[in-house]
Amino acid sequence: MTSAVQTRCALCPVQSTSLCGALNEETSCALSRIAHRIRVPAGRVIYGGAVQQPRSFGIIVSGVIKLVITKPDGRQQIVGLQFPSDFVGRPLVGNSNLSAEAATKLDLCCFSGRAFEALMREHPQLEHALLRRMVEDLDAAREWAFLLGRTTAQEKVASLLYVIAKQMGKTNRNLATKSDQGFHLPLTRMEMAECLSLRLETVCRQFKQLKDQGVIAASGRRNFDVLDVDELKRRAEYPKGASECMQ
Amino acid sequence: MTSAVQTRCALCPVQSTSLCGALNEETSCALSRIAHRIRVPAGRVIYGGAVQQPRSFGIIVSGVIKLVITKPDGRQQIVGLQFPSDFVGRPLVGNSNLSAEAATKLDLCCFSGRAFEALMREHPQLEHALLRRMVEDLDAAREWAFLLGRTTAQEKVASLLYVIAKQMGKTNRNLATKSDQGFHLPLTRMEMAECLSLRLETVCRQFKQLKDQGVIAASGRRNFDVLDVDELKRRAEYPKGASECMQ
DNA sequence: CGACATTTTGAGAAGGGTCAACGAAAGTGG
DNA sequence: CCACTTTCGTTGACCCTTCTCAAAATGTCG
Repeated sequence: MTSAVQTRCALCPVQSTSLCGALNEETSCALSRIAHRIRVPAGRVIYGGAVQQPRSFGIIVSGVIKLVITKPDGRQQIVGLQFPSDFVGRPLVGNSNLSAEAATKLDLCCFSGRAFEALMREHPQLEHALLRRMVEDLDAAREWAFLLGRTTAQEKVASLLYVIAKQMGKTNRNLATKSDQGFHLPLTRMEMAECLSLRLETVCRQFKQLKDQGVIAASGRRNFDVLDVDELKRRAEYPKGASECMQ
Repeated sequence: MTSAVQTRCALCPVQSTSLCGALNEETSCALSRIAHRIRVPAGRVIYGGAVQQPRSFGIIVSGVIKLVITKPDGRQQIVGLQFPSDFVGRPLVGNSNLSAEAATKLDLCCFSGRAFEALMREHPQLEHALLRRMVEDLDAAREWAFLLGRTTAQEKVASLLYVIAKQMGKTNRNLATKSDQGFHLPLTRMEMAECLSLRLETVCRQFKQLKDQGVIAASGRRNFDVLDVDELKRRAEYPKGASECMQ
């Protein structure tokens, strides 16, 4: 009975932290039976956009997805990033102007929409786990709104780098034990700007400032290293020298 | 069997559009048995904040709730509004720095957390309906992020008024058949500013501009009327004269 | 009616946007 | 492997929207 899980999922790096990890043997076994791994090149649209692919769902095994809202007049805003172990897809509801795009090349653990939805009906536990994820995503989306609304450019860039470092650190090695090899930025400057509702020139300037002040180091275009985690976190959370506001 | 629904919920103005409306007789009946109506004065914190009340859930029957994120340094951002028929509460997950406050006095249809969660386990359909709501809320939260990130002050104020007019129109009369009595603003200028990530002076100026240009009319501090729905909608969606950007 | 919070209006400052030019990688084809 | 093209990133100068601070006006509620 557990053979499917053992053979196909035992090696999966995100098994324990993803949706599957919250399921009992039987349900996760059933899920593993309808799962198949796919690789997706960077830039590919996963869902949304013009094309109405047949609905399907997935879990990120490796790579980063950006969630972007596009309006008819062309304005875009990235309203979230998804990292390994995150659930991908919008179950139960129709299309919106949200789309998901591969920011990097991806490994996805995929489920056909039909099979997955059938499985949800059979296994309320799956739906339960999904509900929990969606509520967590909801919190994350609102934090993102806060970031867009109430922070300075400096804080925005610091926050984004902090989030990325934390997430990439999770999959590579522990951020606390300062990785000395640095992180690969999954986003271009332009994409960072679209995340933070800034212009890419502004992202550049803030990035440079963090570099000049010794908080981060950068090598090449898309690599950075966190020299002072605490300082980065501080800048992510409190604009300027607002330390006196704390109690 | 249906008596509980008939006696207690038949008169409920939001029955059909709320969570209950998505349930079958049996489940909605069971839900109605654990429901109780409460009135909440404006300003009351529904959940979150310092106090850790026992968890409970609810459905808004009348009134408006604001969802606000508060950071340790005192910065606040309203990240969503909830209107009649919306589900209130964060099932399954622990506390975050999100809190819900009554923007106006409320009528809530309340469920104790324990009873509601027990009911969810017994009736997967309830969990299913809730999942759908949460995914919709997730979309709404991301649209809110877009609003904060990619719009001008003018567009922000217009969007907020448009949303409010649509929602209040729903409960009063149809917005399409221009209400001539106007809408009651559930928010102060300050709260509008907190919604839109603007200063209240900026909200004022944009409000005045919409008034001067004949899009809306205002009488008293907290009443407004939509004179030109289409123009308001246009301003909510496209900043300045960006009409040529459309195709 | 009067005290008070809320709203409105004004003038000046500033953070980030805009435009433009330059530099540095990364891909491409010979 | 090198010249070429193209994309991406960096830097500078200037400008505009929105913020900030201040004061006056208007509703609102006891």
